[in-house]
Amino acid sequence: MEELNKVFENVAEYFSLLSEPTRLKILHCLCRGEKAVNEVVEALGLTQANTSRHLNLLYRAGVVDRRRDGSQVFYRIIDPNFVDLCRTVCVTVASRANVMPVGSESLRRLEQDLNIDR
Amino acid sequence: MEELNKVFENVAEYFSLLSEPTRLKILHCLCRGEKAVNEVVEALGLTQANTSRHLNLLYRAGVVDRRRDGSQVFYRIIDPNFVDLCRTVCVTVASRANVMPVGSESLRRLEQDLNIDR
DNA sequence: CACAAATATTAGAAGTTGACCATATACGTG
DNA sequence: CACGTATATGGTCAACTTCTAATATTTGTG
Repeated sequence: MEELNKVFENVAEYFSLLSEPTRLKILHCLCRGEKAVNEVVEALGLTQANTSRHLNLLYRAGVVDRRRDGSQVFYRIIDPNFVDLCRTVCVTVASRANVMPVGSESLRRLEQDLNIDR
Repeated sequence: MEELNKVFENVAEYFSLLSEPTRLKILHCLCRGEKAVNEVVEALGLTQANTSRHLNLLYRAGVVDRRRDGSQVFYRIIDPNFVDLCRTVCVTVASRANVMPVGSESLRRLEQDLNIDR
């Protein structure tokens, strides 16, 4: 029973990584390939401090990896389950009213980003 | 762009439902079938107020449904994606150190609860 | 209607989190 | 080493979340 509690804590911790719109935007921004921090900042209009914080959080959690090239740091998604998670939740969200309905442009593009076949 | 922002907010909102250990315990408790509030309370050792609040939250989010039978209210999972999400995250968690390693009893039982084949 | 059991709701305290601003660190160039 | 660019971090505040205790609501029974 004690063991299961720890499991739930870890699973909850993982889900909480994906429970922030800003982090989801950042991850979506990284879907097409690795990007430097400043590229993410410019693409999304976030502050540099915020972006760095979120990327660090995702890095420590093992969702993304990073490599330094000169003065820049490039991040990329390495969590093999991230795509599956997003696809599953997108289906859930899509099946509900108004937001990202099935067949909408936003859903289509998101699926494309996530390399969803068909 | 505005549309995508709303999408991320909704997806984040969905993930945040699963980012609480207590809610995960409750959902795990409901995996085997519907249960009344007091049954969940007794099974998990939670307070009645807390359990009711979490169940209401999950109900309003469409993760569980409920039916009244006399003075009791029975809840059951209806979100078809919940199992997939948990399985995916369990794989993620399982692939990391120490907690719920592949082949462990806790993972085995969790998979069984989630009707994972093989 | 009085009362008990089951569930829902409310208000307040404690803890957590994200954004912002300022600053620190790391790297490249001269 | 001085300076500019890129990135990371520390402090603070507001917003949000969870828990608990108390109370309200609903239902069943006499």
